[in-house]
Order: sequence, then structure tokens, then C-alpha cells
Amino acid sequence: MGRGKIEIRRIENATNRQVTYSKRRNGIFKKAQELSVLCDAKVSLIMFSTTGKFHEYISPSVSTKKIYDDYQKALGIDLWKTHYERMQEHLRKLKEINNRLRREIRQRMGEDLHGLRIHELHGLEQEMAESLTNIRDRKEPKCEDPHYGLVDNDDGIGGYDYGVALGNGVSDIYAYRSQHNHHPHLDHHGGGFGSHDLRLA
Amino acid sequence: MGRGKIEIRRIENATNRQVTYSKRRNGIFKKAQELSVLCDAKVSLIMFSTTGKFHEYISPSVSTKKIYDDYQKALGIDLWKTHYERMQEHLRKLKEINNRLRREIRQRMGEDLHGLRIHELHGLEQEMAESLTNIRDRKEPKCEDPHYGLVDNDDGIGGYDYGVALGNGVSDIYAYRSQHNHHPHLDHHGGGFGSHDLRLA
DNA sequence: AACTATTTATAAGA
DNA sequence: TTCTTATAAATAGTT
Repeated sequence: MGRGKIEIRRIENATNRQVTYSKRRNGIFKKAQELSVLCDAKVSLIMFSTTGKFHEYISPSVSTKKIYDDYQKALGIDLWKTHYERMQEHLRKLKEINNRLRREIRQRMGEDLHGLRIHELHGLEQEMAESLTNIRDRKEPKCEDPHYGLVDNDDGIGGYDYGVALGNGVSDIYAYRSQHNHHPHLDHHGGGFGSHDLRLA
Repeated sequence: MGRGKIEIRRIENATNRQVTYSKRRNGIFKKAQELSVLCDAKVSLIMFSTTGKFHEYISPSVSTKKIYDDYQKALGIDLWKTHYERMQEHLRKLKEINNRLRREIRQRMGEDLHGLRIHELHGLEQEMAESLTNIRDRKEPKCEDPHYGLVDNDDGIGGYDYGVALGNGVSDIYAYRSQHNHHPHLDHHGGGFGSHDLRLA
């Protein structure tokens, strides 16, 4: 509806995009207002522009919080709680893994061996002997191996966003975005093997 | 915009109101979708009709939860931010620790040694040699040492349920599967040292 | 911000 | 609900 027809796709020119945003934002707010008056509906409309600017329409008869509460009620979920539980579960798993890793290190240090069966002990011994050989070899001046890029892995914990969508026909279910927040570098320096405290996180 | 102009006021006839709701709802959803595409904006539109029916539109690039997070941020109000951030920080630390532990194990397996200085390598070698001795000793039939209760510490993980807690949990790491799992399987079965994949968490 | 040619949404009717 | 269509409203491109 304008001088020409346009395709519905991202407007590449930033200025035009901003102008269109502004115009259409007004339009949709007006529509939202009319709808809530004409049909006595409760409407919550929240938007953020690319530039991060924030605008909201909320029907006079409700509050954003109430919409949000009702929303969760309608879906039978608790967004915070779901989120929490996922994080908790993730934390728990990481802790488990860390403990397991610690135990393995202790065993490789000759401690905490009482839980091992004789064949496990035997396997460990053999492995240790081989490893020791490797390490001794490594001390020889042939010490080169350009293996720097040991990738600091990201297991996707970064984001914790998940898409939720619902609606009677109209909405879409959309995906998931994860902000890659990266870990600082660990500077494990210091010559001390065995000087770590392996019992605590 | 229709056969005649209407005033923007509540439609008293329930049927008409319902019909208008339905038509205009589609219209506004379409507008919301167009806006989010054209202008690359994040839009959340939630509505409840008089009859309690619920409909939602959410931009593909976000989740309703994120919109509400951002909304709260924009308004400077907060429900759980502190909490959430503490959990994220905790996760981050656990991942770091996890990576360090894995690296240490790799080194104890004679791998990933290129980062070590000569004196570190030397320390490792010595330690390994001693440990190996311990392990060999342990294989002798004097194998007793009532050290059973090596307390696998737990620090109250139950605690993240809307409270905060930190520390180690203990358990079976092999139950672990990342939700975003692009990682090889670890299926350590009692017997094998050295079968772990220590490169990824 | 305004203007306006066009496209789009929709009120009323079927 | 869905379709039709006359008309009101929104808006793209321009100034």
C-alpha cells in the first residue's frame, strides 16, 4: 500500500529500514489499540528495533505482568522455571563430570585406588607405564609438534535461549539462538603437578 | 476500511465482535510478521479475546522469554537477573575447570605435552614414576586399607531450585549427554583407562 | 515530516 | 467460517 508494491523481505538500506519501522510501528500500534477497543481483547505488543529501541503497547485493561502470567498459564509452563531447571541440570552434569575427572586424576596419581578391581588396576598400571615412556621421550630434544590449536570447546551452554511459540494457527515455532560467550583463557602455568586441589570446585 | 466507516468503540453485538476479532487478529499478525521481516525487529504479540482464547506471534529470531528478559532490562526492572547471572557464571567456571582437568589427564596420558616447559615435564615424569610405584604396590596382596568412605562430596545441588548453590555434585558421569551433543560417546566401562575422549566436554 | 498514488485491510453482505 | 467487493486505511516513494 504505497506508491509501489514491495516484497516482504529485510530492507537492506538502513535508513529506509528505520523509516519503515517507524511508520509501520505506528500502524501496528494503532491496530492493536483498535482491536483491543473494538473487541474488548487484551493485547500486549512489545517490540525492539534493530537498533535496540524498545516500544510497547498494552491494553488499558491489563498489565504486562498479567499478560505474561496469563501467557504462561495458557501454555501451562513457567518460563523461568523451565529455564532454571535446564540450567540446574546442566550444572549438575558438569559437576558430575568434574568429579569423575578428578577421581581419574587421583587414580593416575596413585591415590584413591581402593575402588578399582585388580584388572582395572592392571590396566592403569600398563597405561601409566606407557605414558611415562611418552613423557620421557618427550623430554628428548625432538620436542616439536605444532599442535597449538587445541580448540577450546564450547558445548552450547552460552545461550540458554529456546524458542517457544504457540498460537492458534498463526504463530510459528522458531529456533534457537546462542550467543557464543567464550571462556577466558586458562593459564595453567606453574610447574606443579599434583599441587591442585582436586577435591573442590 | 470496509463498506462503511466504523467508530472505534466496543462492538456490542457479540457475534460481530467475534468476527471482527478474528479478521483483525489475522491482519495484525500479518503486520507483525511483515514488520519483523522488513525491519529486522523483534516482535512479541500476545492477545486474549474476551472469550479467553489466546494467540501469539513471536519473531523468528527470539523467544517470548527473551523478549520479556529484554523488556525487563529496558525498564530496569528485574525478577531473577542476579540469580541467573550467578548460575551462568557458575556454569562458566565449571566448564573451565572441566577443561583443565581434561587437559591434565591428557598430559598424564602422555599427550598434549607440547605446552609444558622442560621443568614441568620433568616434574610430571617424576610424579608419574612415583605414582606408578604406588599403583604397583597396590597390586600386591597387602591390598587393604579401609579407606572406603572416601566421601564423594555433595554440596547441596538441590539448592538451585530458586535458591543458589555452588559446589560439587557427584554421580555417574556416564549418564551425561549434552543436549547439543555433537560429541563422540564416552563409554567408559570400568576396565579401560585411556578410552575416554578428553578433548571435548 | 508531508504528500499522494497505490496497495492493503476490512465492513458488510452472501 | 469463507468469499466477495466497495470502501476506508495504511503506506512506499517522493519532496
